[in-house]
Amino acid sequence: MTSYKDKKVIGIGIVSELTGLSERKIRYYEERKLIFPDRSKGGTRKYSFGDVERLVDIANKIEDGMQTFEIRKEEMRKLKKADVRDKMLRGQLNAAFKMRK
Amino acid sequence: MTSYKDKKVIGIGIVSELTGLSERKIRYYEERKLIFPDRSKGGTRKYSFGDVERLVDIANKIEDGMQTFEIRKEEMRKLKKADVRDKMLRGQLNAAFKMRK
DNA sequence: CGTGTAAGGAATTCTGACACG
DNA sequence: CGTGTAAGGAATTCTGACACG
Repeated sequence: MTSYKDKKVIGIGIVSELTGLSERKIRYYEERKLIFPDRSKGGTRKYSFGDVERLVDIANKIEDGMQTFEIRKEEMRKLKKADVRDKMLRGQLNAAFKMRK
Repeated sequence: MTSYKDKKVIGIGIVSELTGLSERKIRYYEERKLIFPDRSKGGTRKYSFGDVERLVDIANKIEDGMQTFEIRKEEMRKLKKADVRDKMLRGQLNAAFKMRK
């Protein structure tokens, strides 16, 4: 369920290396609500491999001239779709479950 | 090929949290050649999720009274087996390749 | 708007050593 | 042998601000 891909364990320095993005950019995308790292007790940011992928994605869109708020909107649309998918799936499961009785 | 599991990107603090082992222990197992983290430019250790699993494994064996040099021997035996497996596999592939001609 | 940078401080990690056993 | 700890320093990261545009 929670695979390595989603464990928030990577520091910003390594994320910077992995993505090629400056730490400044990475922090800025967080400020713009595009990425949501965890924090250690001390306050240092921790990212997952999934975050690293998302960051590369974000960087590509910005390079294509998209603005952060547009990217955020797009992400929210995706989340909504995922929500809908989840709801539909749950609906189907419920239906199937009822039929079993 | 190189999946998330083998990317050395996790600091020792997080590894300590993930494994429940003290940093002292983690460093000591390295000293005893049981684990091989990468190093950042600055010299800080970086571990993979595979390393985290190995550390838990090592800790269990030590808890069972095994000594570090025994664990190391065991690991080397495994590596040798893997080597043999690799060699055999390569041998079979070679044989199959020859037959195709 | 998105990003670089210098600034000062705080959190993280490193090594070598002493301790116990 | 395996592990804890205090010590001092170095590497890493943090925030808020100024700059450019």
